[in-house]
Amino acid sequence: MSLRTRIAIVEDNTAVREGFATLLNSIDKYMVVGLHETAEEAIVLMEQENPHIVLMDIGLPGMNGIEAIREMRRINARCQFIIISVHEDSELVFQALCAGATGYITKNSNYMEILNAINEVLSGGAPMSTKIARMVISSFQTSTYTPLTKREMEVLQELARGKSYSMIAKSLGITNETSRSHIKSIYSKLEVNTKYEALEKAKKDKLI
Amino acid sequence: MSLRTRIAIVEDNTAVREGFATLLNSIDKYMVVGLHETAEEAIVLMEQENPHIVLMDIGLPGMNGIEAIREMRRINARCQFIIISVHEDSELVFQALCAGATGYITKNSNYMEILNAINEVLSGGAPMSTKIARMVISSFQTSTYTPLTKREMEVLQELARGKSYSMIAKSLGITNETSRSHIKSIYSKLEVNTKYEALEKAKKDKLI
DNA sequence: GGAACCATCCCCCAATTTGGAGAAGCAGGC
DNA sequence: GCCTGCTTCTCCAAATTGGGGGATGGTTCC
Repeated sequence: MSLRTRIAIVEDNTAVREGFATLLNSIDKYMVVGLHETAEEAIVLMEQENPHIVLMDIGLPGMNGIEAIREMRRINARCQFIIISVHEDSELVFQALCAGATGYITKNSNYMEILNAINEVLSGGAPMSTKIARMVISSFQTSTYTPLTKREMEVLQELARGKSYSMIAKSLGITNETSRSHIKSIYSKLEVNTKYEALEKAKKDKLI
Repeated sequence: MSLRTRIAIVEDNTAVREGFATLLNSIDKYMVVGLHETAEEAIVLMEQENPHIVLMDIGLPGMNGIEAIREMRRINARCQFIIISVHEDSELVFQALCAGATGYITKNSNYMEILNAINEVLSGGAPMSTKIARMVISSFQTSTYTPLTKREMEVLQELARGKSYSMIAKSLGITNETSRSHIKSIYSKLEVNTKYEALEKAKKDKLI
């Protein structure tokens, strides 16, 4: 049946790997097309196995799962990755999502949880705990506190997009000199001396 | 009991508003401190009511819920916002999360779902459907395809952080001329002529 | 072996940007 | 009224930028 969902598993723990494989193979619509102990092995066979979904352990010997996802996404952009993590809510899971994973399950997930995660990914969802979801949205929510004025914040935002002072002046409807003046005021308040430093500080303080 | 969680509700539909209030007031650890039909009203009373959590409708008459969250976060940065949305998975919910909401429920959620959402927010989670979660992570995942070489991508990433060509040269361990050479090549491939245009194009194409 | 990239470096030039220092007009707060 | 802070503007010297070239090794592919 070519309609089966092709699944590859990358997991160094044999019990977990075989357990997942047995479960998935017992279900008609799934087909395990690859079982790998290392990321390196999975990468070379990626093209040949052509999985729709890869269950990827993060803590692998050699190349870790995060770097592996980056590599494998380059080989097949349509493939989707589900993290297999030991810890429920780790920073690593968050990093894996940034690298291109679309969800995750834990090693001791029960059958239903595993199958649910796969089904949700297939139907366009991204299964994750609410704690992970919070980490994700926190990462792009900005702070409410700022030492800068409203105008300076506007200038800073334009600066962050890579605009020069004259482009900022044009978009804000002020003269070049004024936009430069705001920039200098920003530097002073953020205690920096260059554009790069200002942007680094602003990102660190979640102003942008 | 000052230990009760103070909750404000902003919702123009009377039935929904009163229904939520009745439910929450029936529970000992919650206390409804504000019931508002409009965002404007909620904003002026924000400081006085001092809620821990605000249940915020998105589709309000006058100021919408998204703008309201932005305003109210400025008044009380510690307050947390839960969206009340009609549609399960809309673009608006995503925008609200960007504006600072930490989760959402639907108008026809049952009691358990509402209480679960509040509890999860209080315990550091961000309740949302897996579809919304997918929208969120998709927004910061980058494309796997790029017309640029590996080195050019590195240069582009540094450029995006606001570095000058000499700073890029230093961090990549090459001469200024080489980094400028890469930049020129990037411009040529992206068909642009300035740093700003290159960054716009790169963002649009999800290269960065 | 040759073609086609890639990454690295070098030169020249003019226009623009940048950072630093200083200052004027205008509002709001006490 | 005075002071502070915000927005606005001016001059200068140094650095960056974008646009022309061109050169060297190193691949990878045919």
